[in-house]
Amino acid sequence: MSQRDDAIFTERELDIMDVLWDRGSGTVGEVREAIQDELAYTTVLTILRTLEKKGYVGHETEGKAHRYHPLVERDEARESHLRRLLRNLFSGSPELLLTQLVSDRDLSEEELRRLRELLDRRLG
Amino acid sequence: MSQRDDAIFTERELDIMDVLWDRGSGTVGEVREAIQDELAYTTVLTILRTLEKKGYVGHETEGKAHRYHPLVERDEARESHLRRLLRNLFSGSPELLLTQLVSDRDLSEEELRRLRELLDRRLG
DNA sequence: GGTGGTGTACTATATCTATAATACAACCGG
DNA sequence: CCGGTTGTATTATAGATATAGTACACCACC
Repeated sequence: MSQRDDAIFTERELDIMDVLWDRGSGTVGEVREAIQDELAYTTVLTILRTLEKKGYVGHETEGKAHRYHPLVERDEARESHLRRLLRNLFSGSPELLLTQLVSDRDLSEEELRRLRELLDRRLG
Repeated sequence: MSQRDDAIFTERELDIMDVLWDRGSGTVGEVREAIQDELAYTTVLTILRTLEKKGYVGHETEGKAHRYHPLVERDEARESHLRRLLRNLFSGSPELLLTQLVSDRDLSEEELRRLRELLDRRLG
């Protein structure tokens, strides 16, 4: 029941994973306090437990509480989500995606320059 | 019931929108034939109807059939999904996203060059 | 030694997604 | 004129998602 091949999350799950990634770990109470929206304690617990069932987080007992920690890296999630977007909407073409990323949008020339520099560095 | 503010689709919905975007419009039967997976006629119909309820497609009667057509552009969907990804996983930072896009991935130097050129053109 | 706080486990509900069976209308070809 | 084809409408089911109530355990403190 702990099999996982691709780190894809729902928005709510991401809210919670973000907390764990930022802090390294967290109890239900800690996570609950850290996220923006006001959720019931049991709601956060439930989501953490489904995340655990899916193999994305683990926990160890700490006193009477459970301390949850991520089992996947944030980068792994970024990669999974990006790959899925690429495949689903951009025919797998990074160019199409980059085009969309810089199209009209409120990217300053400054920002565009930084993006180009990033590629320059990548190209050595 | 036809209000829509953001063009976000599920994977199945995207399969169908892709057909409509590619061909301009389609009847249930046409869409069904065009998509990869074998789905029951009624399955395609149901999805088209929920897409219509959400305001993403419209239809007019053609003979006894309904001809569906997109009410949102493919670019609009790309933009919505990309924006959501950016916000949800990349702290809204295009640089982080570009970094992930070119990181390790099997991008050839050729591809990287094309990406840089794209930015060059964008920068005028 | 009972009460409140903190915690987990279990259970429940509403909604959405994915898929499809069933039922029925209408046209067209022989 | 009748049966197959093509189509829509209606209804159903299973699973996922989002949210939370209820029940119960335990410790700490007055």
